[in-house]
Amino acid sequence: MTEKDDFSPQDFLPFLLNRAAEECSLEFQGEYKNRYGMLRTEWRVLFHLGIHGSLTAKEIGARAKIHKTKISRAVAKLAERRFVTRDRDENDRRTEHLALTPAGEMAYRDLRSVARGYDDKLTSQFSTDETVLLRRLLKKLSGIET
Amino acid sequence: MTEKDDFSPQDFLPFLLNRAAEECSLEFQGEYKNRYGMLRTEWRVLFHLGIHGSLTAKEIGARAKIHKTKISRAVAKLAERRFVTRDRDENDRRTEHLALTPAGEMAYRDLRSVARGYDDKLTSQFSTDETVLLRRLLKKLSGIET
DNA sequence: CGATAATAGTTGATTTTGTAACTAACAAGG
DNA sequence: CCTTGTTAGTTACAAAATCAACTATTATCG
Repeated sequence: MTEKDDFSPQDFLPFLLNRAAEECSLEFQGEYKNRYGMLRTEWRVLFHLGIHGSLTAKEIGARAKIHKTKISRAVAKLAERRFVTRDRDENDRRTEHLALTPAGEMAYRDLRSVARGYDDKLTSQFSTDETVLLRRLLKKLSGIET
Repeated sequence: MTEKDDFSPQDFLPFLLNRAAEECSLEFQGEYKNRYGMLRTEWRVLFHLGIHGSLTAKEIGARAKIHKTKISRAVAKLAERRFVTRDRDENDRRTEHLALTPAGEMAYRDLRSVARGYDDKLTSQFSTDETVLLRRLLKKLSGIET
């Protein structure tokens, strides 16, 4: 039995997170969709490779919390479009090291600058302190210490 | 050419939001899935009806930012399982007033108490001020003024 | 060594979603 | 009333996500 009754689903954190994520992602989705015909997962993979350089599919999945089948299919498409290269590891030939091609790098840089502008637009409605705190709390919620 | 380069892509808000939302939703998803075989949208519809009493499909969509086709299908399933009733409005027979049945009310109460516990667990890693601010910022991002 | 388990990644079948076209009911202007 | 337009909600079909089973490779341990 729960005593207090001041809990509203409007305040339920997973709900608020999903709604905000959906709202913020949908608008930006047009950028990579219209410019490069990419799906969200493909953009996310590109994004992570742009940030970290070479990564394996597993590492991307861990960082971004994306399921491996989604990554597998996204990587297949990105490789087909010559945005990423796949290099088998010589010591463990199950894993592949993914990296951006020059074309992938260009797409990444292009989209990153758009992302920066969009991020600025989103955070402009908050104070600097609020923005810093928001990012910190979101990182904590996703259980990743950057 | 971009001048300043102090934008860390790993701070990109849509990315942080998606990752946190995914992390926080997956664990809770088991509750409504295992207990009631519900999909996420069905659970959200149930919750909004639990809080606000009678609502139309359109109203739920506006509050939760869920597309009308998803709501239509969720309501169909909830009605089939006798969790909600659908009453045609006499003045405008296009719209239906949805409400919980006693069974729906029970499921709602049950899940709400679990949700509250999960929410407590999530927010326990923050101070009260941080939690309040987090919810406020997330609401603002999703474009809904409480 | 050799059997068994574990891991990286892929593929196929099923489920869920998204887009667009649709029905049915109402509204407004002529 | 009667055309045209709008709104609430549904449905058909295509796109994508999910889950489970699969291949290929490496690790473990008797």
